[in-house]
Amino acid sequence: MIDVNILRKNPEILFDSQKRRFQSDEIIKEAIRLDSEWRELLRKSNNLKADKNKLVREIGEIIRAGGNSDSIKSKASEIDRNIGDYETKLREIESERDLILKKIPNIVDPEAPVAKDDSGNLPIYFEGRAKVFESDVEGFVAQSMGKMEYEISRFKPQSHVDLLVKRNLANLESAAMVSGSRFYYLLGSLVLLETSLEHFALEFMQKKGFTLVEPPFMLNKQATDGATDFTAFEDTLYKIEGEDLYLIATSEHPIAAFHYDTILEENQLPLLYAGISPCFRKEAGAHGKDTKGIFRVHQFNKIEQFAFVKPEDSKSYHQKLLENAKEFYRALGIPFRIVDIATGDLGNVASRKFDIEAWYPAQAQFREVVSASNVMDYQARRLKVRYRGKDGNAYVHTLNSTLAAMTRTLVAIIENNQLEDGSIVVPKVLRELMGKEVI
RNA sequence: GCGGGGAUAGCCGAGCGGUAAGGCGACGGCCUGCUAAGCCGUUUCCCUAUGGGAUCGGGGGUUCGAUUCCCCCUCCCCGCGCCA
Repeated sequence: MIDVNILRKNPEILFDSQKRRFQSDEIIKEAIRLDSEWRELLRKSNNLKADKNKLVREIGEIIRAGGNSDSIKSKASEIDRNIGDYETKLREIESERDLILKKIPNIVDPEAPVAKDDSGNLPIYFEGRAKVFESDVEGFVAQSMGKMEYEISRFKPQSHVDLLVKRNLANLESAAMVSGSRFYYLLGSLVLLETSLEHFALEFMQKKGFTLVEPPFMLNKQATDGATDFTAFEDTLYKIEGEDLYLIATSEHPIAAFHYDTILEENQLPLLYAGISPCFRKEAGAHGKDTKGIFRVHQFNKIEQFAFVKPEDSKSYHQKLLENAKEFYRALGIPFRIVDIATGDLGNVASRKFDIEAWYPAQAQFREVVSASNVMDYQARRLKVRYRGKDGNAYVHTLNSTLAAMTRTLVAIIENNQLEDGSIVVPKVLRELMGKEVI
């Protein structure tokens, strides 16, 4: 949620932000209208309450002195009825205002590239040595802007789907039968590769000073709505029938809600967490996209970075989270590029976002594996997470970043490390945990 | 799931129909060679703000007035039951 004081005192900031997002400013105008109506009603209602409180105190004194207070009592009752009318109207306008206030997108960072959609996302960094099949070279050079090393693959890389099914490391047909499309059974050594990857990732984060956390995998509506915009997110969430519970789409949400309605001490900050959890997503509206394999699925495990920091530190922690993710993919030996996400593609919550996109040789494409967002105070205001600063209480800033989403990272390892015979080389850093060098 | 006991400010904790004691911590100030002690103030949210309103787990009710009485819900503690 944005700061309502900006709406009152500097609405031009919001109009400007909406323009840079290529979004309508109707929502800002509507919010201003509802807010001023609300304040007018509140003023009237508070004045009546002041009158009534005065009378009630008088009644107390009369009764203590042993006098008769009947006439003044009826006067108080009459004011009470009046207050009731105003309160009803006030609550109506208030909920209308709050609903729209929560829908106003976060203010975009002035440094984010301005464009109306993802075609304006800006590749800004390249690392690693990619394996590219000869017919894909042209596309690779374009996507890497000629700034990335590569070597020609001597064979046509197989897609992870073919590879996994042939090697019996996954069964997608059975999963489709018992659960539906976009589910999977992982089998054999691939399971060990996943758990090794998780273990490595958790150890990595702990060494970086992050507190490891396994959060609840379900949240109630209130917490979900605090962590994200519920009305916008509802379609992606699985609801538990007959309960006020939703399966989480990412551990970002339960971790964000961890300090719900809390005033932290300044010396507690920064609070750094690394979450591990399964993520459940309906992927509605993704029909036809990545339908094969385990790249886009309804359920996957993910290690997530999350930070609560002082406002002045959020920019530098945004870089730190991104740096951690870079170091992680470097350690795994996966070639990648970093993309600065355009204003029109940010989503409502982020003020600035960087994605890490790994190179997938079989798809001959860079695809998202990490998304690192600076949310500023947008989430903290919804969740009422504050800290006691020198000049009074202030909202903290929150940041989140993937470290590794298992399915996508596994696919990246499989596609990049495959040999001509379909075996998969285990990344060096996982060999000791795995107990083998090749699957 | 059943029975009993609870939830009060950042934390602890009194009040149990007349409008939130006290303590601790934190912050600011005074005092002081320094530190400590002591003293004063601040310490939740909202409002067009030397003022006013709201707030005692949440929601409803009774009353001129509810932290206090009644109803519903949530969570925590103790016992019993069930259980991977």
